[in-house]
Formats: sequence, structure tokens, C-alpha cells
Amino acid sequence: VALSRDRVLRVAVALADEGGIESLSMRKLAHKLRVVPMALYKHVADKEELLDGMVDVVVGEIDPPATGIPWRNAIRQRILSARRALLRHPWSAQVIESRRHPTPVVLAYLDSTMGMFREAGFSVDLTHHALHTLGSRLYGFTQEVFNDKNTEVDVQATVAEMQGKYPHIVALASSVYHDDASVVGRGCDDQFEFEFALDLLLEGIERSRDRR
Amino acid sequence: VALSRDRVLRVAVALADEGGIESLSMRKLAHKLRVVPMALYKHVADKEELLDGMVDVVVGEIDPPATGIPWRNAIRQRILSARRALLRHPWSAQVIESRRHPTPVVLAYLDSTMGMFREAGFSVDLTHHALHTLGSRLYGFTQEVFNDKNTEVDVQATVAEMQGKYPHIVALASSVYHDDASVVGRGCDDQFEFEFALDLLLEGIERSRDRR
DNA sequence: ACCTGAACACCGTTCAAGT
DNA sequence: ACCTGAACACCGTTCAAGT
Repeated sequence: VALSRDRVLRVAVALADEGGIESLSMRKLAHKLRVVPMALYKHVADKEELLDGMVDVVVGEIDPPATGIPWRNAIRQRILSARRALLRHPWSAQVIESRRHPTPVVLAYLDSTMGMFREAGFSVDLTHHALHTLGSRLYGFTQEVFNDKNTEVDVQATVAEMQGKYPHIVALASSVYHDDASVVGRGCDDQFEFEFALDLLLEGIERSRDRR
Repeated sequence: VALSRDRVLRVAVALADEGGIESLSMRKLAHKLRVVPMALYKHVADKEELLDGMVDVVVGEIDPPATGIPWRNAIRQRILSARRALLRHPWSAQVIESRRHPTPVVLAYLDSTMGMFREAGFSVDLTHHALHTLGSRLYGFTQEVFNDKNTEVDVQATVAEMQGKYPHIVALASSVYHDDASVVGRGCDDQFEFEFALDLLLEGIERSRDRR
């Protein structure tokens, strides 16, 4: 099996999917590909370029814009498609955040999303504001204020002590886990929260446009 | 000058402020403190805990909630204070995003912000939604879709080629830089964009509450 | 010209030997 | 009991030696 940039990237993605991004090293990747570490540098300038390429693989999984439906729905669907792509690769949000230069693949994705706004009658300026407003949601993620799994454990261990220090967090956790004290439940519905925020933003963005 | 956890954290923050987070290593930090690397491990369990402590220093710079003013303004001011703290330490957004477990300092900040919503008459559930909606803006930052400085250079170098591939990005850049072709200008006003999105969110959050 | 082993310049952290 | 030098198990990448 010949080495190619494409195969290097695909195997890197698979490796990160399995073991997390922190366990991905050039040396381990080379080992997995049954190749000497330096052989990778034929296909990728350095580790940064490897990570850029991995992001491109994920962004490449985002569906193209739907046509023939209202703009708000089309953008909504596209962002939810981005979210699905990101969720398939749990490491990707963190890696996307760490990139300095957008790659052509990322530029194409952003440009096409901008085009959806422009076609819906948004000015260049309002399109600009809309992108800033949607922020990382364009990439299908938001910074989670809590890692819910960890929080569950923490709350469980010291709920009494926390009640005094963080009453609102405890109240929220109790509500979310549908259990007043022992905190055993399904956790918070991230998908619902993502869509709630997304719809609120799209609504506000639409209102901004119509106000002008 | 005796070593203490506090001094370790303060010097670590100063070092990251100067040289960026990627240049901060336990060994360099120890060197700066004129101490053997292993001496740090008396005050900090490992590098993760060092980073947690550095985040605490930044979060500690966020002003406490203002009292006696309308909730929406108070929350607005607090989040803008968080933004000012983060901007003082350019590495901190990235480090905050990388944390797994919130520290007591971070929990206290979030709990007190939740309290502001609860006092304004928001239900526990709506407070929950509001936090998800504000996302990383609570910490004073948003994921920037472009690093503007780099984009400026890229656009400058290949504007003609980009016009074909990324027409909407070029249109936006031209508008933002107030120059149709040569792209020499002030760049986009991140502070304006942050406040635009923040106000849109707070407006939408208020409407959600009043709809119930 | 291409490929690659060894080496370089680092890491964070363990551990055992010193005080 | 505390402190710390050396060592360990890694990194990404350079470079010169081999084909």
C-alpha cells in the first residue's frame, strides 16, 4: 500500500478518533503506516500542516448548501451538518480552534456560507456581523462551559458542600438531571441547547436585516 | 525570594504574556524562577494544574457584578469585563478552551453569573439555556473565523486569484478594510463585533423570558 | 536524487540517591 | 522528611550518511 498525502491524513484522522488528539504523534502515525517517521515529511511539511489537513478532512464532510428552501432553514441545516461532522471527530473542535491560517478548504466553506447570506439579501456588512455572531457555531461547535460527565461526578461527590458555595450551579444540575439530590440522570441535552442558541441567533440576525 | 504557588502562577502568566503559551515549559518557568525544575512540583501537581492556576489568575481579574442597575446591563458589563481580562492575556482563551475540569474559581464566576439571571426572574431552565447561548462569550472571547492579520497578508498577495475562488470573502475584506483593491486599512473592529453579537444574544434571551 | 538512521534539542515527570 | 540530580520515556525535526 503506497503512502500518499491522502492516506496519511485519513489514518491520522482515524488514529485521533480512536485515541484522542493528544495521543497522535508523528512517530506513532508513521508506525501505524509501517513507515519510518521521516517518510511523513514527504507528504506534509510539519505537524501543523498535518493538523490543517485533518481539519480539511472533517470540513470536507459538511454537506453542501441545500437549494430551493428559505435561507434561514438552509443555513440552519448547514450548520447542523457541520455539527454532525464535528461530533464524528471529537478532537476536531479543539484542533480547529488552534489553527492560525485558514486552508483553502476552510475558506471555500466560509465563502459559500457567506454566499447564502448574500443571496438572502444581506449586505456585506450584515453578513460580516452574522458570521461574527455565529462564531464557532459555523464550525458546528460551541465552547462547553462544563464537561457534563465530569461535573456529574464532582456534584455527586460533594453536593452538600457545593450547595453552599455554588447554589445556582447545584440548582441547575438538579434540574437538568431530573433528580433533586442524588444526581442520576441523562445529563443536559447538548443538541437541544445548540439548536436553541442557533435559532435565537438566526432570529436575531433576521431581525437585524429587516430593521434596515 | 521564597517560592510559593502564587509566585509560580504569577511568573507563569507573565512568561506566557511575553512569549506565548507554546513557549511556556516547566523547565523554562523553573529557570526564570531560578529554581530546579522539580521544585515546581511542590506547588503544582503537574502542568495541567499549572494551567488551571493560570486560568484562575485571569478569571480573578474579572470585575464582580455591578449592583443597582438593570440585569441586562449588569450582565453586559460583566462579560465585557471578562473580555478585557482575556485580552490582557492573549494566550488565555486557548488555555480556557483546553481545560477539562472547572476550578473552584471558575465555578464561582459561573455561579455568580447564573445568580444574575435568577435574580432577573429567569427560571433555572432558561438560565441554563442562556449560558449555552452565550457560550464562550461568558469567558470574554469568541472563536475568530479569521486571524485578521494573516488574512490581510494573504488577500494582499493573491487578491486577483482569490476573487474567483472566494468572491464573498474578498467582498467582505474589501469592505472591512475600506479599500476596494489594495487592502490597506484598519481591519475589522473586533470590539464592535463582540458587542453586536452580545447585544443580539441578550435581546433574544430577554425575549425568550418574556414569551413565557 | 531520493531515502533514512542517527542525532539534536527539547519536553514532562519518575525515581533514587543525597542531605 | 525534604530536596534534587540524573534518568526515563517520550517529542518534532535536522542533517549527514547511505543507496
